[in-house]
Amino acid sequence: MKNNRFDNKLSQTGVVFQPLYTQVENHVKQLIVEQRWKPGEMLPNEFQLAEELGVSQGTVRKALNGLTSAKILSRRQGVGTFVSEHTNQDSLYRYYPIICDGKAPELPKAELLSLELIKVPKNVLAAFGTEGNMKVFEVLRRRILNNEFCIFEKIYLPHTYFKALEGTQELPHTLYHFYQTQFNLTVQATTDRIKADIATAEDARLLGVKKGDALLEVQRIAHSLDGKAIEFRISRCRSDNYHYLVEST
Amino acid sequence: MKNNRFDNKLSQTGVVFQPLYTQVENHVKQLIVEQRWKPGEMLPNEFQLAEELGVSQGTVRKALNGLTSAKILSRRQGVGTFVSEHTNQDSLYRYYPIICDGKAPELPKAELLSLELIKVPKNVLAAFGTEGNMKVFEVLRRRILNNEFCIFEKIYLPHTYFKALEGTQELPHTLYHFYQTQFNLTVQATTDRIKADIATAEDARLLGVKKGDALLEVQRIAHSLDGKAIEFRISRCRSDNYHYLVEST
DNA sequence: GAGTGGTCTAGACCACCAT
DNA sequence: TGGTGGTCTAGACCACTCG
Repeated sequence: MKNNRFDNKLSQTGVVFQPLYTQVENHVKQLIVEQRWKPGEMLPNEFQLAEELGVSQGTVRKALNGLTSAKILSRRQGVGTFVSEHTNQDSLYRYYPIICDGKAPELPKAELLSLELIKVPKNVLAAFGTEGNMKVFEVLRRRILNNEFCIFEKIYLPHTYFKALEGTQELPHTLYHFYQTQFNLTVQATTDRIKADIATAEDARLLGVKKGDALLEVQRIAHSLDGKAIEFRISRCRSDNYHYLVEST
Repeated sequence: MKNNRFDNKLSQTGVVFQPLYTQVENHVKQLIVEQRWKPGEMLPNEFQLAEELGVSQGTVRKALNGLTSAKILSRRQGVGTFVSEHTNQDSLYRYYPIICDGKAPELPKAELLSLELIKVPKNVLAAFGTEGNMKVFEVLRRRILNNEFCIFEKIYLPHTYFKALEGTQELPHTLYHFYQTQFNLTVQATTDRIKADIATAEDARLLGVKKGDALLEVQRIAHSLDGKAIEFRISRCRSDNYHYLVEST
């Protein structure tokens, strides 16, 4: 008995060959997107999933381990397999690369400056890679580390995915967990483009630096579990006592 | 028959438990460090390795796949398992994050400005995390993309690991491949600390920018296969048409 | 066709956690 | 003590590459 359950669907679409465990990975990922299990919830064990999907336990194991490497699931021996949440220590720091020089990583607090629904600016539209006249929420925030303002960020969220934001007056400090719990949008990949720039008068006013100082500008596009670009963000970061950390292995 | 070959060694050192495949991974990695197989060379197949190490083929497979994820090996179906080289397309770009805005990634050329053996500067010593009076080679280079100078870099290499550099007048453009083939030092991990800074008179002269322009400064520590810090490098990068790209998944 | 890695399965046993 | 994931093994078969 080979590729018994998933092959039919896929062969209809003209896909030449996908290993069973890849099909199981995609299937489980899709079930998570559809919220069969919410973040933090436990999946059935390997044998139950294997039976449900008509494959062997070893194949399920390989698929679940793949999703674990991708940080979509987390597994604990003796306990079970869980949908990852953007709350535990690991996840929280996964997308926070700005660090105070010589200190341990720390999560910044955020001060909300404004939140409004606007017609998408041209540079933001380009980031989302779409055309036309979408509406986006523009969120302006200042981030605080060490009791000083270190980052000024402009965040753009497509109205389509974030309708319920309308009228909101306050936001939590950690937005990615907020997206996940309130909008069923789990940030799964980011692309950061980092440049250096000179502080403008606005930067100087908001961050307490001098006009003409050097700042880091980080442009980030964040993608959700199902691959949609759900957030574009421009961060202007003080660089006097802070740096952006990249560890490659 | 369980953990038959490696457990003895390890239990003597007081290590409580390591899976067989982890032991095999470390063993194979060590053999690569010792140059039993050089970069680009093919390993014996799974069954031969399994027999040599006294474990099953499945365990060898899991170990080799682990080293493949770590990019220490590369496997090609129908061909064999090879020690990774810093020459193929993937490897070359693995540690080159500076990209011209709106263009496809491209490898820069390098112009050697100077190479001398010096007493280690204080800031460099700190990067290597050692104490005392080590000697290091200081290499100054300008990197070229799009027919313009875009990066000025200072590279520091401990004399201990790079003795044969003495008297050298020329260096290849791609240093990591050079380290690998000439010194048996494979770069396996890097830590980049990115800051913004203002161009000095020296920067302006070397990069053709104006004094006071914003530059990216990247401080990198590179580690070899066996974990030694083998290179410290400070890159000052034009940011007008270039950016540092980080993709996180 | 011969040889390699890749997939899939099945089963025994171990390590860890909760109760 | 029962249930979970983790390890290890063995074997059949598939997909790919190359001479």
